[in-house]
Amino acid sequence: MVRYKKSEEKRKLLLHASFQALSELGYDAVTLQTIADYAKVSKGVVHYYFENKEAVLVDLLDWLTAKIYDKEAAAVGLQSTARGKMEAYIDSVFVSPEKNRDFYRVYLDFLARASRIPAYREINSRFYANCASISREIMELGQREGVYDPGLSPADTAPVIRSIIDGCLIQWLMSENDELHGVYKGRCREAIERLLS
Amino acid sequence: MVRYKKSEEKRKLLLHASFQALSELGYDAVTLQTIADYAKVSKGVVHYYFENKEAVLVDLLDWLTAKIYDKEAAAVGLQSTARGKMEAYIDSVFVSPEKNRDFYRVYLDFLARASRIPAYREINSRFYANCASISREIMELGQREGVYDPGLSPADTAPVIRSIIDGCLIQWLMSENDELHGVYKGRCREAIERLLS
Amino acid sequence: MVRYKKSEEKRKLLLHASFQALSELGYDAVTLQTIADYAKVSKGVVHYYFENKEAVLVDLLDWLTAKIYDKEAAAVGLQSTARGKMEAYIDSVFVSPEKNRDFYRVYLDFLARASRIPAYREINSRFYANCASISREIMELGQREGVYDPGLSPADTAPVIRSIIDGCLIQWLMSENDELHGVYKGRCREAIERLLS
Amino acid sequence: MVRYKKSEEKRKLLLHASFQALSELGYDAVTLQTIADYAKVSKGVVHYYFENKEAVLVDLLDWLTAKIYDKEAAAVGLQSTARGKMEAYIDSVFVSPEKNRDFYRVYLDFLARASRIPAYREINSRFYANCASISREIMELGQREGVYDPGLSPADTAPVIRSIIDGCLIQWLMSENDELHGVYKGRCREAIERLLS
DNA sequence: AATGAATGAGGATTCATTCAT
DNA sequence: CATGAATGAATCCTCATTCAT
Repeated sequence: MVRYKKSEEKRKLLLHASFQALSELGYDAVTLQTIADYAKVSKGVVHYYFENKEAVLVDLLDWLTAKIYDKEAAAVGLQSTARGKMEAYIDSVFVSPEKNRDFYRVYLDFLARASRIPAYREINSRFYANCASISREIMELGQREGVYDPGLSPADTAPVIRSIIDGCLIQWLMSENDELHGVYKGRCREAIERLLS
Repeated sequence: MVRYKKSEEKRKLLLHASFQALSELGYDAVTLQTIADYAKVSKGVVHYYFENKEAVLVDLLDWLTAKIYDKEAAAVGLQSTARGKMEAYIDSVFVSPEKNRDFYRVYLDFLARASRIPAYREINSRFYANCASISREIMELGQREGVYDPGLSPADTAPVIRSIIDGCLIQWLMSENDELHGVYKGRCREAIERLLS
Repeated sequence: MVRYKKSEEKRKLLLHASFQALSELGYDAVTLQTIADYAKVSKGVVHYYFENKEAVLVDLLDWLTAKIYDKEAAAVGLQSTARGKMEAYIDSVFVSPEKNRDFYRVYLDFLARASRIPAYREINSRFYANCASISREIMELGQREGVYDPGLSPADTAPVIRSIIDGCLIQWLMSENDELHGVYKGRCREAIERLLS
Repeated sequence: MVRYKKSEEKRKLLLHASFQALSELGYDAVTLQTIADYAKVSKGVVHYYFENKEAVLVDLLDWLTAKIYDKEAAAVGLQSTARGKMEAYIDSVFVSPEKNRDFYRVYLDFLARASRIPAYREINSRFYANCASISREIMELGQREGVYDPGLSPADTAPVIRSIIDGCLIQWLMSENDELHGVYKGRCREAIERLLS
């Protein structure tokens, strides 16, 4: 039991180090040595905990998207109205320039490979589905509340909400301008609001 | 050292081969040998026409985004009403599953690296600016025509339109489902229509 | 990135292999593969112990000139009179046709590049300074003993002694004639003797 | 006839360009393209006038050493006394920091390879023999004049004179200090004078 | 458990040489 | 005569992976 826990802890440590390495150096530049360095362990350890490099990355993407989803779901859960939930959702997505940059840099790296690496694609599909379920529930609530257009199909509209979010954050990321973070957040919120009303 | 005015034709040929290679195999898997193979020339030729691998890729992104923008601008130019132009814009973006897959796979590969490779970022910024100018002009026309909400700021809204397009097409690409192409196109058009009206 | 304290022994082994390879094949023909082959290790090992090819060569020159100087200094130290020391110095320089050929072939290769590669030049300067200090001390002793011309400036004359040695050994090397080794040694000794007396 | 002359002229042009390229960039860095660039001709031309790269370099060494020898012999020929001739010889060797640097850089590059490339070695042997004949004749004259030690064997001593010259100039070259040029010249002259007297 | 030494496949790049025009 | 496009061998270097300790 203790051993398993210790193991799990170290895996988390390695995943965290991988995330840091990836966000700082980029997917292409990260080697197993880099990850070992960031984790302050020897190169052998990485292979001890993971089958190979791809396994590290697959686990990282899994862990990362799950963490993001959990945060979003938790934030939304704290609110009771549709608009409050949507506000909380967007707030939890647009956390801060630093965190968004770190995550989206890494996420884009995975996304770019997802069309060729099934494992990535599958994890991302789960992430998309999770994100869509958040939006869908908010929409359904909003329709019951009468604040959102009842003619919209939640199942069809929910994915678009994530598209807008991702599209805006990618565009912001490319701007390399922290001050535009708030601007893009506002544009995103506005667009979603107009879409749903 | 580019010493002579190398045949533009051959450069185009090599860029086209690079595009094919990238869209089929992905950025990571493409070597100069691959590109040479796709172009049916020897490895040395690529180095004869381009300083190095990065130069090939930079030129490819440049060529690619310029081509896409030109097509979009041309399509929009054929219409006279705002709604007609927007329709044409979206039609020219959502051309076909095959072409969108080819382009977005490659484009995502560049986008993922753009936050670390200034040359990519710069080219993409130009592309974003060009796309935004298309949307902005359509919006301004639509506002004059009275079909779009006059309270919207074209400068602020135009980038969001591209965000929605990119967000939707990335999401569609991840679905690996050609039949959803039309669905995403419809969702995208709808979202943009609701945003502007 | 030298990451760990790599075994000094293995480094020495690789340097020795490099020296053998260089003296047999010449600077131009030596590749990292060659060095690995001579050391009977895989190609990667060389890169594991040295940053890059230049680092191997720089270290080799350093190691080589230091070794030569140590031998010369040790030989001179065993004698007590100026003439005895000078004799020992020349003997330790003109060891044998084989060893002189091996060393001077390699040394000339470095010398030829030293005017363009600062690292080589610096190491050679140190070597020159060390050699000059040997001659200078012998001269000063000889002047005190009254066997060398007291009117000569040791600081000015010491470098010339090494010039004569190097000049003679290079000329001998070009003769490709082992039997002339003794002849050149005699000429060199004679010239130095006449210079100092 | 005219064609031959034109041919010879172009060869000289190419050799001169090669010398410039070698002295500026070093043997290792000079490619046929470099030579073509320095000669302001196309790469193909070099192959038109020379069998291959080595042929260019062999011819260059030949041309270069012959030119140097001719200059030295001519300078010596203008003087009538042994000491005057020796002075003229040394003056013509130690021309100027710039010219000595240019020549010795290139010459050392060839010397370093001469122990492995027979063609270079052979040319250098001829050069050595020529230089030795100059010294020998001066010595013989000096012995007849009674200014040089009659006990010395000109055949044995002449090579040492070149050794001292080369040794001093190589050492000076390594110093990278133009102001030491005169110092080394003085040391060299002094050493030769003491050797012969 | 952990280390880090060793391997070797793979890729970017350089350049002498060939050859069609 | 001259050009420069094309070739492909050769080399340095990186890095995932293996394995003895």
